[in-house]
Amino acid sequence: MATKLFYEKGYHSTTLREIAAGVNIKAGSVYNHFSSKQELLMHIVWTTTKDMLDGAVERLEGVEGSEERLRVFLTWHVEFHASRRLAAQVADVQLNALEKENLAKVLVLRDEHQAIMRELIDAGQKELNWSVEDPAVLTIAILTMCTQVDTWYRENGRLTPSQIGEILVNFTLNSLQADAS
Amino acid sequence: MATKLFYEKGYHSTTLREIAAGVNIKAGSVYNHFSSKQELLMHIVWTTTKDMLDGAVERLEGVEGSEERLRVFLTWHVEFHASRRLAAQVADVQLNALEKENLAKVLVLRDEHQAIMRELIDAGQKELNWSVEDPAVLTIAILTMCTQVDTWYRENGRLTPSQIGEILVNFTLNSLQADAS
Amino acid sequence: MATKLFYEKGYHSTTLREIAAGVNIKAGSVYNHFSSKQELLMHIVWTTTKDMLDGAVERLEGVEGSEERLRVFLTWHVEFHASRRLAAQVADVQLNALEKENLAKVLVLRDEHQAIMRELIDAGQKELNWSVEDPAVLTIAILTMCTQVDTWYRENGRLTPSQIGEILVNFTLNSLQADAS
Amino acid sequence: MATKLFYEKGYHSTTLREIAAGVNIKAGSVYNHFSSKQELLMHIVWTTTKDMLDGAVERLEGVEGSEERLRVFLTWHVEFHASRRLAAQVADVQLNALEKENLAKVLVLRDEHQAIMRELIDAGQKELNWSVEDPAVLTIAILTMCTQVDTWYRENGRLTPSQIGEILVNFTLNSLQADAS
DNA sequence: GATGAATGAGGTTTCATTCAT
DNA sequence: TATGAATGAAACCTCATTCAT
Repeated sequence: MATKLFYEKGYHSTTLREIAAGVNIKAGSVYNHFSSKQELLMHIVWTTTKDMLDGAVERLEGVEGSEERLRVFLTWHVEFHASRRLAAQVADVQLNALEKENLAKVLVLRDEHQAIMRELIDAGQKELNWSVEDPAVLTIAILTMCTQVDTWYRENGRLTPSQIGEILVNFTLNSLQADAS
Repeated sequence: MATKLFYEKGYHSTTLREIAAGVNIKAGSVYNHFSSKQELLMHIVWTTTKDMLDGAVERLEGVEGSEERLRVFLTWHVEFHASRRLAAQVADVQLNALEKENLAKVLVLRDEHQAIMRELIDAGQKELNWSVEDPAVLTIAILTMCTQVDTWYRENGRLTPSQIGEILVNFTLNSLQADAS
Repeated sequence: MATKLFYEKGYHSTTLREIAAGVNIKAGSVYNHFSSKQELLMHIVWTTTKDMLDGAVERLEGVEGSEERLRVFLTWHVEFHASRRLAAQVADVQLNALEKENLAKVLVLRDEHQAIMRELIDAGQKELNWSVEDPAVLTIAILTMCTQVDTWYRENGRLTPSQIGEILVNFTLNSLQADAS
Repeated sequence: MATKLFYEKGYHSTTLREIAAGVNIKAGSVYNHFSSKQELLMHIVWTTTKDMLDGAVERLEGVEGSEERLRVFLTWHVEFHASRRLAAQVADVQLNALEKENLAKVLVLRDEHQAIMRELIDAGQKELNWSVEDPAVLTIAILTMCTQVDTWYRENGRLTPSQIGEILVNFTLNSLQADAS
């Protein structure tokens, strides 16, 4: 509920009263469960980011081959951001509403995640001679492209998360595997 | 100044006193220039979005050939979001702080802009047999990838806006021109 | 525990949760022992004030002679405020946190106590020709001087309560017995 | 007005709304003049304590002779606490409502003041052979006796501040000058 | 006797906005 | 144009108290 409200109105525009009303209690009662509005946000951002990271790591386990590994990684990324788009977007956009210390903790997770993507790119370049003009830029570009799915995906839309994932992965691999000759 | 503050802290967390202090006047005096904080935001979002759209249209004028047209369009898009990243990000992220009517007006511009991108994709597919698995998805995916540059570009970074533009355009065209056989 | 907290932070700044935590229960459980925070304060103030008064009366029983009676009375007063300084100060300073009716009850005790002191002064003046410029003023002045010991006495200080008592009693009697000629 | 309320109800029981109502403005408007309730308290405590100290120093200037110097010092002390009893009591009793840093600053002034009193006692003992059983104890005892006048003095009472001052000074000197033989 | 969760009242503070000067 | 003071609405949060378990 807080997730939905933070998504719809942003952290600062969402009031404790609204959050409380959403679960049929009064504002003060929220404090029996969370010690502050900030902690509530942190809880959402943290668990979401952690799930995203853990899910990626888990899915990569035992997978061999640069192409398959990137495919698995990005597919998960897209599906995650589509199927949990509310929380995912909160974890993305409301980052700047986190207090400094909380932000720092979350950024550690995000850096870790991005590092994995970078390794996948580097590995493909080395192993399969992928066409990678600038690994740093492409790492973040591809990642944000997939992340942004949480921005425009709609539950009752034409495509499923998994279909969207496939489209984006194919688009990406098409480019990476392009003949650089 | 307001742009910088909205970028750093978000609309709702930025106070008129801060904005005023940034230009060495007092809060009340802001009202000699803008009739409300909301109007200030709208001014930023509107002019930024309009510049982005107008710039794209202008640069496409007289340009022929699907590849070159897409190249021109995306290059502008990236360069714009890099070199004006503060305003661009405000125009993007603070959209949800706009009041309904203001939001509607801005969305018209954004839709118009996105429609151009869609036409470029469709044209290339028809004219050059681009590999476009799903034009709707790729339209928005490529666009957001380029837009998100305003998220990670840094003025004193390794690459110039124009270099980044080239990398992303090449990445995109590599994929679109991939042999679908 | 409540006494210590009221002493350290004052009645209004002490929360029931803190009081409860001090005796390893939760806030709600306090109500199994006291019916309200106010009653808790009243209990402390009342018993402390009563002990002070009763102690004085008790020690005066059977004592003869104005000088000895004043000596006994003040000695007790100082020792009481030194050795029970926390409670004594709460009973003094937190008076204004008592609800009207409770306050009234306590003031009865305090008036009674002060009346005894006044009688001792008057008796000495009549009997021993003490130098008493203004009995009302000296009554309260001497009393507050001794009461304030609860303000600065420290358990591990240089002097014992009884030593301090003697110093103050001597100081007082020195003045009262001064030659007024 | 704040002084009166802090005096009557204590810092924590006085609300901003009450303070504001006392000067016919709304609660929020108070913040145009003070940045917090705490600052308001600090202002009162600080200026009051400073006035007390400065007044003492000023009145001692050029005065010769231990007896006269003590007389001048204590007279000022009593008159100050009688005539400004509200503020004086706030500066005394509400000390524990000050935040740590503010408290520390005020204690510096108070220590300075007490040091002067101590010097006066020591000087009289040395110069005039005053009967001082324990200078440390008597310093604080006499001082608190005079300070506590702010507790019981009433504007429309029987005696003026100056009359009370004389009574207490005489009482004190009577004792100090008592024949120790 | 103890507890966790709920509540309602209220507190301090923030802030966009107004307006007389 | 600029300002300082005022305001009203609302925000987050605290807390004594209640009560079902």
